[in-house]
Amino acid sequence: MKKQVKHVTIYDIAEKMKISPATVSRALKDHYSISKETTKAVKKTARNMGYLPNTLASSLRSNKTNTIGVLVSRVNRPFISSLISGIEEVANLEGYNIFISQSLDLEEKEIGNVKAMFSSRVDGLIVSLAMETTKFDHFEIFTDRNIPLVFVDRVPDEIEAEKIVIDNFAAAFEATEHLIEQGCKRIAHFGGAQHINVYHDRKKGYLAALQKHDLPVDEKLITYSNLGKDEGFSMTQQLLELENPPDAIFSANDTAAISAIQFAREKGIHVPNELAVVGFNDDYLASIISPSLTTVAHPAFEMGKIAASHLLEQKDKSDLVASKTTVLKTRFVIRESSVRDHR
Amino acid sequence: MKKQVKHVTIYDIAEKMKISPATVSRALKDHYSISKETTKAVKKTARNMGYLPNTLASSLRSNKTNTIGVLVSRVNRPFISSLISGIEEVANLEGYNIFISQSLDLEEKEIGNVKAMFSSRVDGLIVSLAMETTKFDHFEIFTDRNIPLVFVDRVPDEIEAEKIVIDNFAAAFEATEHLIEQGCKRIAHFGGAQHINVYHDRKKGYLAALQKHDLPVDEKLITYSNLGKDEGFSMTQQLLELENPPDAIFSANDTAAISAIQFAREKGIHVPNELAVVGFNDDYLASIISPSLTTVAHPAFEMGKIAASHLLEQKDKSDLVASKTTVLKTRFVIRESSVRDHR
DNA sequence: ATATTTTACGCAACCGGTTGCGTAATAAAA
DNA sequence: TTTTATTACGCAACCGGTTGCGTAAAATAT
Repeated sequence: MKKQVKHVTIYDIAEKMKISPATVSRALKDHYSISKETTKAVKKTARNMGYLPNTLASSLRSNKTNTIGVLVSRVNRPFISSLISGIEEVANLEGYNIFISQSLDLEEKEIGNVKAMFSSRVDGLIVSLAMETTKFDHFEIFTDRNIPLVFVDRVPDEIEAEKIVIDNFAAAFEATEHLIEQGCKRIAHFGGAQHINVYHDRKKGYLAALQKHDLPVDEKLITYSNLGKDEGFSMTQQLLELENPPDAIFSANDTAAISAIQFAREKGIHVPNELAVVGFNDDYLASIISPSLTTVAHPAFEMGKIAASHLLEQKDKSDLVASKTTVLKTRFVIRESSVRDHR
Repeated sequence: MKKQVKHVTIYDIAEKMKISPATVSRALKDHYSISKETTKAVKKTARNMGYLPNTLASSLRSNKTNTIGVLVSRVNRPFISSLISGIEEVANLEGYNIFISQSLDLEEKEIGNVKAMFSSRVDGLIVSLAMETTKFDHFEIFTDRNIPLVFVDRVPDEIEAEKIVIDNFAAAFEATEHLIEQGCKRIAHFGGAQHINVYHDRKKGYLAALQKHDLPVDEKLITYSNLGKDEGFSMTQQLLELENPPDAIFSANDTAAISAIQFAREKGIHVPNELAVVGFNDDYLASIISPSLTTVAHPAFEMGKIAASHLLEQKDKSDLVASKTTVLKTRFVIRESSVRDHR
């Protein structure tokens, strides 16, 4: 039978040393009013007894958990996992842990998760909105109490809070213009849910580029979906079956763009000469696939780092309502999928 | 100036309703000893007042956090993020949240994280070991107290605890044998850190297959690294510069295998005819790259689900020391990178 | 009508740290 | 030597729920 070890508390230490728990608590925190000898002795005893602090008790009293909540759609997406990695790096450096939940792009789950985060008394929350989300009052729990709240990438216009985004309009404009410069005349667009800022802006950028170059907008060339792998296939198929099919696709993400390339490859349609493709995100895949994918490099990792550091800064100037929007630079990466042979 | 909302507690509810906090607490939990009318009234008042429970207080008293700790090397790796996704799915279904930290493959960080997890009083811990880890006594915090502990994938032999793994030996054996059947005579191996069970077993399987088919083992064809993208390139280069280069590579992960394919492509070396390649994991990339990568499909998501559900099961039969090892099936996926033309 | 059981709730201790305030002991100043 | 300042620590309340135990009131049994 295994020995059952009990939790060691500061009371146990205090009893053994014949001092008060208050002194133990202060000594462990290097409080100035405790002599160096006592402090040293306490720490030594604590170590010997295998003491480990109970974060719950500490957090309950001090109302501080040293935890940052992170609320994303799903963790196993390249963009999200890089984002999280960036958050974790900064958080950890500052002595914070992160608490993750997934909304699975469902508004209801997002609402529940926000409440759970609050109940766990996270010191701040970083959110990338669920696809489904159209209302935002569930975030008032945080804003009403001035608990730091930072939105990243998929951000709401409706809330006054700190936001970290990229210039989706400009990036989409550049991407589309690039296709036009390659000689493409009928450029399709794979769009995401239009109530989400990122997808809305990308479509706007796409439209603006067409307009600038006097290309007609054909609504039949614009499709909407949640841009998954399967959707990429079916949208491509649907477009190529049109009596007047597109000669290029600007996809609002890489996943769907890559499906398009794969579909074309299977059908023997040449990319980029018959169908040029540009994606968005620069997932690791983009450089691997053949032909490699022209795309917009999205600084996911950096975005995470900035979100975390801005969030931690907010805690200092707590009375000020932070509602700054930080726009990060994207990088347009031209690869094989969009550069046509000049025949 | 924004209104500063205070936290509503059960005391606030009790005061407003002129009842005791104990009754409020019980009513909110549907305790049998509280009348239905009171329960209903309390819940209604709680809702109106915007009450949200303080998990810290509850957890402190009840010694239960409804949180599962997850300790991995890094979240932004395909295998890991799928694993986490699986864990999250089961955990969430059972009303648990997950608390994630990264060891970044450093033993020291892993030790710190284990302590932090304990201090946070997670109800259980799921661990995939850091590359660096060679000692394991930091896990005694959990085992000594019979707190559920489950290791996944990279597991220690030295600890008696529940483990979820795949049969790395068999999978590697099958992969290597497949290469032999394709007519490969000089098969190289990209190995990981050999004190980690998964990499050790994969190498063993590789060696066993060679031996079965009376192929000589050439130590020069076996390289060790942490199997990153860059390492994949340099190892491939190094191997191909040998006076007697290999005609195949069995890599212990996909990342390095894909680098090998890319390197070969750049150098004009035909895959698979001049160099056959087999990877391990079946990352999403594997099916995308051209030539597509033959690999071992690793059930990461399912592994996460099983780890979480086994962990939650442990909590019931708490006196029993669970030390079962569950071996999941892998699936050998044959694609283009290993199937030679029969010339 | 009296005794017994059931129902519905309150009291107060508890979980394990944290912290404002008070004070004895020692040191420095007058 | 007396007064004041400093040092080092203890007391006890507190954070916000949870829970064992006790009990008045209502319901049921005798």
